[in-house]
Amino acid sequence: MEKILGIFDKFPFLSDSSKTGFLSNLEEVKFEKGELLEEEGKVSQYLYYFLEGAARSYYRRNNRDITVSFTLEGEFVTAMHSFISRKPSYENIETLEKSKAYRISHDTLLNMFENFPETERAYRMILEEYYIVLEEQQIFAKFKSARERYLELMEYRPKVIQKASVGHIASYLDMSIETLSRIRAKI
Amino acid sequence: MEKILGIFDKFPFLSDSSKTGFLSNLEEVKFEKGELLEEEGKVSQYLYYFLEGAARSYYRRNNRDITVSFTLEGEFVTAMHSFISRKPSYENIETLEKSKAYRISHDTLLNMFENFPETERAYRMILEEYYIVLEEQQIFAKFKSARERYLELMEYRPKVIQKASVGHIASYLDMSIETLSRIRAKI
DNA sequence: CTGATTTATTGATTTTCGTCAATAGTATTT
DNA sequence: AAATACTATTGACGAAAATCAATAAATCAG
Repeated sequence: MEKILGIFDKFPFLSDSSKTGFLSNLEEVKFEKGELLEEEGKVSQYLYYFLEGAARSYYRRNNRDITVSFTLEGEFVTAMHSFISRKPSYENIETLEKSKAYRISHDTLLNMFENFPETERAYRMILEEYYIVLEEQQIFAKFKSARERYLELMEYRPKVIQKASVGHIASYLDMSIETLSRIRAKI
Repeated sequence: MEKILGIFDKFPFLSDSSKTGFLSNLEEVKFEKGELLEEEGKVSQYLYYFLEGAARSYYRRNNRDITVSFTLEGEFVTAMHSFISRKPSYENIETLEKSKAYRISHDTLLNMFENFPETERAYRMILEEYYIVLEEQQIFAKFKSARERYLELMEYRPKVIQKASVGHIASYLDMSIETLSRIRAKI
């Protein structure tokens, strides 16, 4: 069974037939820097698995971009809210650099659930992880000062700091660009 | 099939045998006001469905209680982070009043998934709803002033305001008790 | 019912961080 | 390489809400 990609690492219970079935339904896609994978107003069609590159998810409010997450290699991403609810997304997902990913459409995923019930479990686990990340983020943000939030990001996801702009990081950490700039000045 | 309880309302795809199997694995439990259903430091064992009463989920930080959610009749609740990860919970769940609930243990739930694969889908949907609520909460919190957050709670979940104390509501809305008190003074 | 303890209100002060504004630095285009 | 347009830094100021502190009201225990 495929080894090159870590995509099944977290789903050891999947049978070979499920894996094969799953892989045959994946589509490999490449993106240049700044391309939109998912767009607000449209129902999110795909679940992505990043092989190379990076992306950010963001939405717009008061003419401003609010970054809600960054996706790096080896991670799944979609506009989960829309992907789940089948309602129009308020999120955009754009690549921060040239990227390569696998993707599977929502329809295909539902078919997979019918043909290979184990895959529903794998999806459930992706959802669980998504949930946990969101919950940790929420708690993490609640008690930390702007400075502490930045230091934690540096500690746990330094690659994000390398790949994203000050503006993206600031909105992700829920502070103004100026505040972030001042924090960086006196690390 | 049972009609009294709305527990299956959102899962119309469940077969009668799944429903019967599920119901036979539910345990009915009653609580007085202030009882702990789940406790920090312990792995969350149960998923609850509230028939009557209300509860709040909270964790402790800096000697303070931070309320993360309220559960009313007809809603599911657990310390989801722990229930998912099987790691010790940092959340507590306590009843706000005399309550009645169904509950199912994590082990039983996993067995159900084996015997009635459809139930895994129902669980997935509970998880999805949990996720969506959390995400909406996060965005909701980000752009609203203290006053607006309170007004929205009044609009969408007025029962919470009736049943919870000012302290609980304030921490849930991420503001000080004093601020909430002042907001209430001049509605 | 009464005293004690917890919960809520109101006022004064402080702090953190956002906004506005000017400047500097980096990229991108021609 | 010069011109233009983003992106980042730094300073001055102000606003929202936190903290500290003192009462007041409500709840609970005996």
